[in-house]
Amino acid sequence: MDEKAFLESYDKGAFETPILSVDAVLFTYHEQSLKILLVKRSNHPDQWKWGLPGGFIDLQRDDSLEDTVIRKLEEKTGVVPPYVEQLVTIGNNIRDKRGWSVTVCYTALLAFQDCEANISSVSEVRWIDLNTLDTFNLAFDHRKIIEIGRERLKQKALYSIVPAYALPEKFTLPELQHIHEILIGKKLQKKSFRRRIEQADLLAATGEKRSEGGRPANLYRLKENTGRFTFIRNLGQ
Amino acid sequence: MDEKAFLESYDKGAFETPILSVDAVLFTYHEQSLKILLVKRSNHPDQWKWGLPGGFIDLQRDDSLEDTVIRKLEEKTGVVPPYVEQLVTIGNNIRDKRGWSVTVCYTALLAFQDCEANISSVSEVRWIDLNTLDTFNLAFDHRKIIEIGRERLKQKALYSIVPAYALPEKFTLPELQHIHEILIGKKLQKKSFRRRIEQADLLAATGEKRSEGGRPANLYRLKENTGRFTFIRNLGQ
DNA sequence: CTAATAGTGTCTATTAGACATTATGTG
DNA sequence: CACATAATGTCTAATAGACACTATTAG
Repeated sequence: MDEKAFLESYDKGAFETPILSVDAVLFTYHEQSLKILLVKRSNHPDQWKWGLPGGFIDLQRDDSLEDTVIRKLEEKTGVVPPYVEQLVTIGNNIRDKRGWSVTVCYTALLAFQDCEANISSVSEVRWIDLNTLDTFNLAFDHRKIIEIGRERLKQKALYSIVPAYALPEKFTLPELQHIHEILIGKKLQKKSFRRRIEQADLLAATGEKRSEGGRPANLYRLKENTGRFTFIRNLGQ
Repeated sequence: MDEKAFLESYDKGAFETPILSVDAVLFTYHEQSLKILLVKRSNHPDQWKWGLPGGFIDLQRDDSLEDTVIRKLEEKTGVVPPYVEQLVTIGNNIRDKRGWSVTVCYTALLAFQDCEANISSVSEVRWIDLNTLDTFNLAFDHRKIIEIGRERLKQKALYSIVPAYALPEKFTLPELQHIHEILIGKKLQKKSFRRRIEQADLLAATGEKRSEGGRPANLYRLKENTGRFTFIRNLGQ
């Protein structure tokens, strides 16, 4: 049989295959703390529990897994997050009561302000402070996935300024340092933090300032490709 | 409807879902160069092309994705590699002629000697020198996946000694440095390379030596958890 | 002025790079 | 012994840590 005949006779339904979904851990920074987006599940299984935004691939509409995760996040937030990265894929026969199940998980970052209106209008979609996550009943293995996402973002904070994508377009260095400190779990040296960012030329000053009760801080914007830059030495260790 | 009724009536076949497979980029080091394991495909699509070892999840036998990848690698090599790590998941509607397809990819490392007998007895499974990979006609997007795996292993070489898992149980520091040099693509300072390994206490001397025409080199063995250790500063940059 | 926060100067500590030197095996 | 490769000593360079100091706003 040649390939053409093979493809014509191929029946995708003939083999038993796991349930396959795509989920995202969407982080933001607001009021001095890290938050993630959770959705109250309206369907079985784990109905009424909180879970990660995500769902099934739409074979007609999605050309790739990235299309799926972006479509799902846009459905919940109204916008496309500026940073999306694949996190991990978890697949086993115990995570979902329906049977063998695989989830391709992404981390994403978004400024709180960029979707504030959309989120607050819908009761089943909420930003949850990571400090209060213990009190929530989470669906499936989503608590574990959130933990993996947080650990990944912590690593990024050590050798990049990727966490800046959780801030609005214009932000101050004290803000950026603070989100890094939350992720890393310890105070950082202001001088060290700034020195490496300046030397790597990752930010552009907007010329504007913002006042918080003391000397006003300069506002910066990310330069192109900042998300791909990595320092060769970690901070805070 | 309660969850029990939902689960009883749930029909996994009711939704169209992508083809889902698991693949591995298995690296080794032999005769001064990096090699990966490739398998000649005996079935459509891309019949007779070389591809990564892998295949479908067996819902009855495999409890998790890791079970699948280990089962597939053991089928081809006769052994379970000492290092297996998830690499990336690629899913889109163009990579496989059969339609929407997702592959969960792993990198793995194995000593050449640990499966020499098994491999050489089977003509459709071969170690391919990465320098000669250009001359092979590879199935699907496997060339791209190999490139991602190699890039990941290069990064590991910069801040860990994970590449040591591609060497036999007992190995010399010049050997280990050389595999790092191949991965990173440049010569490293012997002193720098050794200093950090010694300070992190990652290796145990066996007390044995191996001669290569000059002063014999000490043989070492990996200590526990060496695969998880990361230096806070990269080498070779 | 004071309080508060932003931002800089500068010294020290750590660790990688460079490269010379010494060590230990073989024939 | 000469040769080859392994292993170490030591100085320099780069960069993070510590922390004091200066700057700029509000009131």
